[in-house]
Amino acid sequence: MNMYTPLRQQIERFVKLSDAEWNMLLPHLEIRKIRKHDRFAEEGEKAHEIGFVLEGMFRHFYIHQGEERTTYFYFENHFITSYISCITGQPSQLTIEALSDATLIVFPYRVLAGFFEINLNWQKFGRLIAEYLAIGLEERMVGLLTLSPEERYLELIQGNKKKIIERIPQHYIANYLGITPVSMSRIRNRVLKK
Amino acid sequence: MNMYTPLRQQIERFVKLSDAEWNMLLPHLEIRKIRKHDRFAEEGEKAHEIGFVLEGMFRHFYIHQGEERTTYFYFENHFITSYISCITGQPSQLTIEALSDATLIVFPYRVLAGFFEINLNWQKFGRLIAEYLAIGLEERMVGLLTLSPEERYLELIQGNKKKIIERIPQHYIANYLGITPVSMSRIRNRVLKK
DNA sequence: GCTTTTTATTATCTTTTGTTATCGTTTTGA
DNA sequence: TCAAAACGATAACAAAAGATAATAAAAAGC
Repeated sequence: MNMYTPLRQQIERFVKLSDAEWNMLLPHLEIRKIRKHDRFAEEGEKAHEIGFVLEGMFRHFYIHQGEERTTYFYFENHFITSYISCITGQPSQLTIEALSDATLIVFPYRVLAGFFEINLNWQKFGRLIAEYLAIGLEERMVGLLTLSPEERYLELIQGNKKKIIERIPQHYIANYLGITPVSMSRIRNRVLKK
Repeated sequence: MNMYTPLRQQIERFVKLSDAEWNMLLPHLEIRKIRKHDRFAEEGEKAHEIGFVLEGMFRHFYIHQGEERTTYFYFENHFITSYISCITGQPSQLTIEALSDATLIVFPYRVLAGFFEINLNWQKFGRLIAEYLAIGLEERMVGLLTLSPEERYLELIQGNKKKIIERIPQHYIANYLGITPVSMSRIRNRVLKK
């Protein structure tokens, strides 16, 4: 049991790794401390690193007409990266910012990409991660298309996303639900009275 | 050049296949004709097939409070399947319906899944397909979260999704944009006057 | 500990959207 | 070919959301 154990455990929720396979990655890992408000990825810059959150939390946001629109949150034991920038090589559209002081395990995407090409098991990990992402995005999209803002709020407070409600400032959550902070406050008020 | 060539070409936009690799798949392919309004996948049933559209078009929809909500369209040279049902093994949440008479190449998902486990190149194909999906879903989600319905409509008619506007009934497009058909009609009217 | 900044609520006003219904037009299928 | 169904535009009204501003409470930073 060391600093890196949570990362291995998380990877092994997707594929079992032999010690040899794990040792391929180990030398490339780095522990990085990040202060609140610091950024892990920046809009306009190519992302080339993957982070794994040991402590702390993050949000990611897009900039639309000069305004930040927060669309996702990350907590302990999750990966953070501008995934699309990594896989396409294009500049990132999104910025990832620490919402608290945080500790990450960091490694370069190109190391992982290298493993993909030579090892079936790592390639499979790449597939399963992408599938995991796609499933999450699909669910999210369907919610946005088929539920009203109030229904989305109710789903959030009743569902398995408790961490978000408990730990994230409300105006960011409003963004996440696709509404304004004022509107969210009204919805809370409405829901309370029922 | 035969019936199956478009499928091979499409796969090879993701990974180059040796003839040997292509021949792994070939014996499992089937040509299937589908009539307008027929279904390729059905809500509540486990999906186990992947289709590739040779001719025709499809929509997929979810059922929310008894109403169909169309969220995506498929045209020639695209894959259709309840992807999430295939990879999770859970019953499909969505239904795929032909919007015109159509011709498909069909093969079982389990065949592909078998290839994943024994061939690095096919495994890579699986990863790249999932990544492709994730990128599309992410773009879509960001549009829903950051653009107004009118902006989404403008993006649709100006962007590279011309096929949708040209070939799909308007009330389905309204669903796709996350608004009601009536609201979409108003937006069209507003946009026209500018 | 105290000031500044951030955050959430509330009120007002305007705009947009949803709902329902009506009415031509087009498409479909028997 | 002809009746039925599907489709799109529009109107009227209600409900909800956006924009803005004022205020209060909480958190952050020095």
